[in-house]
Amino acid sequence: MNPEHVKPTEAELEILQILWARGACTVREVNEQLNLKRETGYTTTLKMMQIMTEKGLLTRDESQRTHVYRAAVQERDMQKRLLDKFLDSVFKGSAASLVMQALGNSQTSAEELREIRKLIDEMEKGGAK
Amino acid sequence: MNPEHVKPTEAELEILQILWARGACTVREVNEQLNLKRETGYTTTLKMMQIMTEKGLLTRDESQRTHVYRAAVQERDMQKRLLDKFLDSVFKGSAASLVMQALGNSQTSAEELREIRKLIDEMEKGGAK
DNA sequence: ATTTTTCTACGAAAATTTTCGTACGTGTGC
DNA sequence: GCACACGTACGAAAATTTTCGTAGAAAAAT
Repeated sequence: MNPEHVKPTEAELEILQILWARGACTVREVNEQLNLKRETGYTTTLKMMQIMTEKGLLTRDESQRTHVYRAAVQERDMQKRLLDKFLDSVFKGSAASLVMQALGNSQTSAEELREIRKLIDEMEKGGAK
Repeated sequence: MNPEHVKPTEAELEILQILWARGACTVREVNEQLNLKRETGYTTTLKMMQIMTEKGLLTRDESQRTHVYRAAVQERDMQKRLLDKFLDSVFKGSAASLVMQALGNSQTSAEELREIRKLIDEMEKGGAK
């Protein structure tokens, strides 16, 4: 299945996060990471990862008895896809409004603020209308 | 039920959006709005709104035969709550990274960019560390 | 070599979310 | 009055997501 338009469920997203952070993993590694947050049976994790592989969200190397899994989608791409959806469904598509709230809520470091400002400078120069 | 920590499902969020945009509504009005996007049976919408009322997401005025519903949570509050969750699960809590992507993807007007810059100015003055 | 552990496969139960059929009461027009 | 449109209530089917038990093969330990 083409993963480009598959929306991961919440449980699937947690697994993707682990794989993005750690690279290739076995089911056992992923399961252990999941268990840091909450109790999850081994076969539950296994089944999830098998389903995700069918959906095209993961790939796996079966050359060894213990299969090794990888995310089949880039973190950035998935973030963009989910952000678009979130923006639509929660902020009616208004990025500015989302950005204002995100900045307002969180304590963002001065360093990060500078970077964001730089991006805005470039966008204004580049020519938003 | 206390609505403060209830996470709406996707279908519930769509209904909240309609009520936030239009204020008090009957089931029929909401159903008509939903049908602009996709076919939805009347009793389906009714049931959803009844469930949401039980959860505390909506309130209703039953003084007339045709009940009138309102959102029981403020749009802002819900946005904040969902944004926090989204930030955590998709951007590992990094607001800056979310903001950069949100700005990068969308075409935001010069007007909006100015507002965001103003907010950043205030935050820097206010003293982010 | 036998037991124990570790792994995958798979079906199905459990939990959650969404949809809808049916019943039944009330108002409206004829 | 009677028929018909329109409303709520409610249970349960359908669809989706998550969890897990069991079986059986392969590796490791004893």
